[in-house]
Amino acid sequence: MTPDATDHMDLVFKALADPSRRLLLDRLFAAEGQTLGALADGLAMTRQAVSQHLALLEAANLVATVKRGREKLHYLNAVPIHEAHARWIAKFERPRLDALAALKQHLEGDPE
Amino acid sequence: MTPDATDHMDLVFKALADPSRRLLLDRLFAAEGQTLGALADGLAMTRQAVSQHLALLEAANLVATVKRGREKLHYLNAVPIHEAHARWIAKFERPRLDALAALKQHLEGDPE
DNA sequence: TTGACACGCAAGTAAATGCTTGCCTATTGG
DNA sequence: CCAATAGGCAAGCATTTACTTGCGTGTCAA
Repeated sequence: MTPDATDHMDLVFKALADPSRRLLLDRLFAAEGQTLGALADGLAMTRQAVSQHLALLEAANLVATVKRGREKLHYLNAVPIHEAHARWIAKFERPRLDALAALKQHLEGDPE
Repeated sequence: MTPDATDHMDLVFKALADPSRRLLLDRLFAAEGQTLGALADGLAMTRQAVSQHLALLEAANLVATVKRGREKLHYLNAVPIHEAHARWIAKFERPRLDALAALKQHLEGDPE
C-alpha cells in the first residue's frame, strides 16, 4: 500500500470539493484547450484566482497544460476521477439505505 | 434545474474531501451501526472532533443515525455518492489523455 | 522596436476549517 | 438513588483556503 496513493487521492477530492473548480472542469469539458484568459472570462473572479484554481487542478493531475507561445492551453485528464471512482466510490454503491430504514422503523416503533 | 442539487452536491464533495471523514466512512463500511464512541476509539482525535466530522457527513446525507437510548448509531447511506457519480463523475470517464499526449508531443517536438 | 497582451509571482487579508478544552444533559446499571 | 457512561454545546485557536492587489516577465504583432 503506497502512501502516495492516499495523498494523491486527497488532492483529487480536495480539488473536486470547490464549486469554482468544478465549474472550470465543466468549462474544459465543454471545450478543451482553452487558455487561462478564456477560462477566466465572464467569471466573477480575477484571472489570478482562476489561475490558482487551475494550479490546484493541475497538482491533482485533473488538468494538464501545454504552453504555446505566451498562452497556456488546458486539457482535462479524467484518469484521477476514474481512479477515485474505482478504488473509493464503487465500493459504496451498493444500496444500504433499505436496511437502515427498516431498522429505524423497528427501533422507533418499538414502545419504550 | 434545482439550485439545491448543486448545494447538496457541494456538501457531498466537501464531506469526501477530508481524509478523517473518509476513514470514518471506511470504518462504517466495515461495520455499520457503530456508536460515536466506537467510531472515535483508537483515533488520534478527540470524541468531539469525530462528532463534528460525523455531523458533516450527516449534513451531506452520507451517514444516517438512529438514537438508541443514550447511544447514537451510525449507518452509511451510499445514495449521495451514487448521485455524485451519476451526474458528475460519469461524464468525465471517457479517456481523453491520449489526444492530449499526442498534441503535446506535436507542439513540443515541432521545431519553432 | 515598442507597446499591448498573456501569464507568473508574491504578499496581504478575510473567512472557513479542523481541532481542542471545558462544561452540561440525558440515560443507564448497580 | 447516584455514579458512570454516551453524547451535545459552545467558545477559542491555529492553520488553511480563496481571493485580492500590485508588479514583473516573456511573447507577439505592427
